[in-house]
Amino acid sequence: MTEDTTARLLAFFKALAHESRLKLLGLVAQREHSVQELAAAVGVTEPTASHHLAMLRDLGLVSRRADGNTHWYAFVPDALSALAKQILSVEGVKKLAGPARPRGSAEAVVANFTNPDGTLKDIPASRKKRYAVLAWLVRQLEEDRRYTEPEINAFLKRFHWDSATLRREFIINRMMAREKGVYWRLSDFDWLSSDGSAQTSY
Amino acid sequence: MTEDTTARLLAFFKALAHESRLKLLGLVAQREHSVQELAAAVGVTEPTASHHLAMLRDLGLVSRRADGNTHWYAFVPDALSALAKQILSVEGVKKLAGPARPRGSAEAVVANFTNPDGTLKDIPASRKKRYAVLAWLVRQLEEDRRYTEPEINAFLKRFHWDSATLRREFIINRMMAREKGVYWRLSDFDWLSSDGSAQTSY
DNA sequence: AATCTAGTTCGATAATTATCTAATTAGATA
DNA sequence: TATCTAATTAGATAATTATCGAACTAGATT
Repeated sequence: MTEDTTARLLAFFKALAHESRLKLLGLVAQREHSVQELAAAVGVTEPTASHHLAMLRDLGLVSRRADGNTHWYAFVPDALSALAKQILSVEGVKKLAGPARPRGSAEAVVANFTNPDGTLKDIPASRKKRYAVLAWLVRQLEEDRRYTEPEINAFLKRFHWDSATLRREFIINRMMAREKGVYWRLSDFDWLSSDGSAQTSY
Repeated sequence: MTEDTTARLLAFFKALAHESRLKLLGLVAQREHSVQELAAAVGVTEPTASHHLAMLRDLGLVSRRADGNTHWYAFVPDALSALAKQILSVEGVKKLAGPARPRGSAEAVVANFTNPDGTLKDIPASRKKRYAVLAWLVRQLEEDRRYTEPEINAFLKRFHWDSATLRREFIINRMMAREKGVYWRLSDFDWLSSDGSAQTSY
């Protein structure tokens, strides 16, 4: 339900983000119209109007009724008003950020150990929590790139003064590899399995 | 104000018709965020996030506050709620069809003489009203195309049984020209001046 | 049955929009 | 002053979306 909300809302906004479709909606809100009428009024060909109307219909914004081989389209207010109600509430808007973080997941741990500006409050003492924070950190490095040790340090200092510890932890946890002073990030597959909660990055 | 409404609404829907921007809005609705945070959270580069944020800011959906050279973005509910209120009312949606018809204009005349299905109730007796209806009709013909007399008749029969009268009126009013049984539409410029109300076609 | 009409679906092209890297600006810090 | 950092702007390319003509479907008309 939570994730579906954003996707559905996005579909609505995409449907409405086009001048022709807004006009079509306005026209059918006044009275029923045939495809020919609508195409002429909006200034597009019939196939194009048909295409837009199909889109609006998929979302339940308009209805269609056939009489002979003329199709009459009409406005259905319900879907739009549901949308209006969601964006009217701040709580509704907050949901747009994405799926709410499941309790106890790696992301919740990271949230607890980071300041609003994205820096680390502490390096977690518990192995599991430290692992989650390290995973979050290492994901901010590029995958197929080689880093010098000063580069890694500079990167880590943006999060915490003790870059040496963090750098060492990366190696211990097989999140990064080192050879002749050059570091690179290892693929998630190499280490994700050892932690319980698989998670997608975004 | 009337025409501006649709354009503004369209701009809002376009702004919201993108997954990254919806997420950005959701994030800033939770608390202030810097561009770096937002870019990381949404999974785009900083310039891209900046670009999206500028778009949202142009529409008054978010605000920006500088602290040092960090920019903090926050959600501004007003614009969204105004939008929600408009699409919540059917009257608000009707306006999307385009500029409201000014009273006494040619379009109001046409509305009075047409049935819901687009056919003509009558051919207006008064010269001015007849003129308005004819103009509406002739605009539904293609501009740079030649029609045979049967084609014109077929077209007119979709609106009224008396195609012969309508066809003759087109010629009288210099809306169409005829030569050797071939008809074609004349440019608006050739005849619009004789009527009072200039109007854009759409 | 053959034809006509309104609408839809398909496939290719055109137009728009998003995205990145590179360059630039402005504030903070050494 | 020189350098660093966060953000923005510019310019080029990639991805998405709109649009049309052509082909097709189904209902109505001859």
